[in-house]
Amino acid sequence: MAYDHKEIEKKAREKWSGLDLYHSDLTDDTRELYYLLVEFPYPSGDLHIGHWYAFAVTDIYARLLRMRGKNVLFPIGFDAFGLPAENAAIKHGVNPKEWTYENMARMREQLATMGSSFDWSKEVVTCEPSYYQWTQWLFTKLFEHNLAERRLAAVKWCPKDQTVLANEQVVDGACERCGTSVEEKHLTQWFLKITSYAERLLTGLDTLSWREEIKDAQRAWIGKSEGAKLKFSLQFTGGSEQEELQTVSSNLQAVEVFTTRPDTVFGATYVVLAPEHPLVLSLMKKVLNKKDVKKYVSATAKKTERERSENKEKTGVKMEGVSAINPATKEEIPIYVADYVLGSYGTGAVMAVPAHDERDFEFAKKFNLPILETEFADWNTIAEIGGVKTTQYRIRDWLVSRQRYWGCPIPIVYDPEGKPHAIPAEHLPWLLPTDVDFKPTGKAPLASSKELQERVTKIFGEGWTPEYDTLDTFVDSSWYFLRYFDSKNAHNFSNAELMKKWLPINRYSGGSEHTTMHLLYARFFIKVLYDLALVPVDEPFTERFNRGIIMGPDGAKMSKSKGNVVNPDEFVLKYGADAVRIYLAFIGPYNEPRSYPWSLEGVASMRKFLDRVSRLVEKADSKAVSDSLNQAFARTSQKISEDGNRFKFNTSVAALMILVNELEALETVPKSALTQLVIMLAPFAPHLAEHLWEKLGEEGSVHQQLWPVASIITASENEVVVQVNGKRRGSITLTVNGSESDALTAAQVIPAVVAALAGKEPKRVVYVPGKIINLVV
RNA sequence: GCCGGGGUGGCGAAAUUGGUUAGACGCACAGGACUUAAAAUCCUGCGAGGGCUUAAAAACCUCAUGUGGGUUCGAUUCCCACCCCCGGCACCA
Repeated sequence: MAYDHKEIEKKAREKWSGLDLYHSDLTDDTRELYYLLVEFPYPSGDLHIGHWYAFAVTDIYARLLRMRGKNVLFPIGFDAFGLPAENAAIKHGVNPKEWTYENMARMREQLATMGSSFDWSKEVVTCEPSYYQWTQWLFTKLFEHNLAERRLAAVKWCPKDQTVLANEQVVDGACERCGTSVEEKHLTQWFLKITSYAERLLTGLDTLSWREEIKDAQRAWIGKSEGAKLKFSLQFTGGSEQEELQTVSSNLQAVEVFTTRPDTVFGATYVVLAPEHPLVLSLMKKVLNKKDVKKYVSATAKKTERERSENKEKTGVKMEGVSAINPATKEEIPIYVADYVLGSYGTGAVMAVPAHDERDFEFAKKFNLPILETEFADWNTIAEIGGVKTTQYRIRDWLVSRQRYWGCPIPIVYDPEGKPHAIPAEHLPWLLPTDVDFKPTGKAPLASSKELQERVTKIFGEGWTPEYDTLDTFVDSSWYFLRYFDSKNAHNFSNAELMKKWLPINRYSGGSEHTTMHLLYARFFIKVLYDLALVPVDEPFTERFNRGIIMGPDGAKMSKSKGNVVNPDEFVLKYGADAVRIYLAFIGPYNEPRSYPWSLEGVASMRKFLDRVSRLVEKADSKAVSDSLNQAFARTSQKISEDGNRFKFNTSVAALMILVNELEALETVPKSALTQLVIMLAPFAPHLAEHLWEKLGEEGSVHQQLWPVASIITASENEVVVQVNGKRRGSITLTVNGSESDALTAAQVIPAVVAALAGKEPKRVVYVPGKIINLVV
């Protein structure tokens, strides 16, 4: 008979909360400590199948670890600030806070129904003042140490979300959230100086046992190139004003370029400036074809990033009346403005070497510029002509200002001169005002708050003004895993003693979309806090696993428009949470970011398996467990332990199935064997295991039991396969240290071997003890 | 284009310090038992081809881990070349 999942699941959960089973005492270091972290969810409303995959499968590992006697920290919280709440607020006329808190309440319940073993006593919620007080405090630390800076810069702007974005949030020239093509704007914004940590973010990767593809993606994002900066002096060949102007502007003497190939400087036959290079503007008064240059520059400015990179056909315009001197050849060479050079990388100017660079070659062909095969310069020569070794990084500083409402207020005020000051700790949390109109207009919603201005005036005086922008939510999530140690602490962001005991985090499980966002930001944050002696480690995550994605039953990515969205609740209702959990574990390896189609029959079959286990328990007898059965259990328990360490739960489930198949073949099963089986089932199907535990008359909770570690008896004899010319012809049983001649003697009497040898003597014998003997004729 | 990871039955996948018969475990499918019937459950089969015929079965044989080569007594595993898929980066000088 099938078990009643609704009833037993409810009952099991009540039992667990009664026993307070999943509360971990962080001060208890008599057991080995293990910090298992999974990315906390955004409170979007309903738990979708992706959440199940993220939390239910990681939960299996948390349970395995506890059963192995470890003190496991497995916490959860909500990444609760962010745009969707605000958009929902605008759409439905509700308050973003209400929307968020309602969703969190629902999600807490749903997370419980999955049988998860999170320690809720340590929950963090990033939109609560008791949390964001410390986000703000950390921001002021960065500000004090000159790692948070307000400056004018070319920034990415999402016209739909009406806010600026960090580079990491622009994917293929479009807003990562809404897919709208981003525009470039020049705005004064807050940046965190992640570029100062570029080298350490890079070298730190070498110390981590992460999968190569995750590290490589970060390396590519950081994008280190080594080369040199070189100065090309400017020369003016234009009109009569030349002399006068040259004396006036001393900054117009040279243009600096960055190149990874300074050795090719002899072949530099022209110089290219990016259209946004500041020199373009300052040279304008000397350029003879001002109109053409201006036209080109403004045409480029109108293009979105995507449009600019889509058109690979080289364009540009020569600056007439100005030229540069190649420092190596002393030749006078032309200067072009062309959009194939980017203002945001290097010095925004390049020396063009058409003989060595494909892009320069194309441009030179189009504009009939000389292509010079050259001699190469050595470093002495490069140094003589003023070359300076330089390392460039592709990564940009992290833009954290957002012109939106539902975020952590930036803890800054401006004095009457407009100079920014950190808000002193005693005024934190710097509360998010509520008297605002949060419709996005491109202006920060906080600017509409009377209360905020009054607060500033009251505390700081007349003429002082608040910062109106809020922080990127990725700032909130860059340190949340530190707060779990002491989430209620009103005096400190975390607990120094516990951080020392528990950091770094043993394993962090999450989605691959965060490889070059959250994962990079969090590493940066921890390095900064380490330098400020606020945390004891400078890498937060020892191991990282990116999980895969669950696709629709048709194998395509789930989407409402395709109508292939799977709702986990349906399946939980029909088959129970345990069946859904075990199905997600079985679907494929969890240690690689592959994608797996959801199979309706697959979930049903897992329920059948669980029913079989539950029927098996009816067959209990009081006999002793046979040696061979003991061995089967030992193999299974060892296999599951090993697979768990690698996050390969698919083969763990298979091992359980094999064991169950074996037990089913018996008339009756020793009760103690069933007890062991139920213990091993517990991490995968926690509710059913609890139910069967009681049914077997056992005391306490199955989740308080230790993982069975029977040792596998090494056999004294093993089977050795006999091959003739690499083909299996039979097998022999030999003692473990049987010699080659023993093996050969035994092999040569097997009829099939005799037949295959056909009277010939083996030319060669390959003997691998315990495995194989191959006779080659 | 560059970097990384992959390509195994109808499907999800097992097995790689080279070693037994590739495809564990499960899904789907087919046949059977039980049942008045169905559901549920249980049993059997299930890479391809040959053997093979009127039909069925077995022994046995050949081929088969993207394609083509190579190394080796032995290759899904190692090497070379190519094709395809996924992810990252990309006019980054």
